[in-house]
Amino acid sequence: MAATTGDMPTYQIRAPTTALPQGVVMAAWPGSLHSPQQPAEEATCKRELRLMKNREAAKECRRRKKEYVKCLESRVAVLEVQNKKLIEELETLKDICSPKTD
DNA sequence: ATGCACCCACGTCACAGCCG
DNA sequence: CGGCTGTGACGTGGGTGCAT
Repeated sequence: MAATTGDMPTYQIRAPTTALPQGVVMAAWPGSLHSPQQPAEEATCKRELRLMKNREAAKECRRRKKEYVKCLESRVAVLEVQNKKLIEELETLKDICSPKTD
């Protein structure tokens, strides 16, 4: 289904583990202070934290992917110019080397 | 003005792979 | 092995251009 292995795009560059994005505040809540009461609340809190981190991860992932695609597009442009030049050069050489039929 | 098709950015879920 | 992270897939909402 999703995420076929062995075909990881090159834009996937492991960044050094950064802290939470700006404006994101880690919720310090009583349940996390080694008192296992309110397990449901802890689960909710964990889930929200996970969603928040995943939201940011998805944004960053898309940003990197866009950058990667841009990079590929500009590379295509460069190669197209290069290819055109080589074709022109080849035509010129053909003209020079081919015997005149007249 | 409105309905429609298309695009884009987003949030979420599911999964793969990595790391302690 | 369990938790964490990155990413593909999917659904959704807002913006835009176009035909009617």
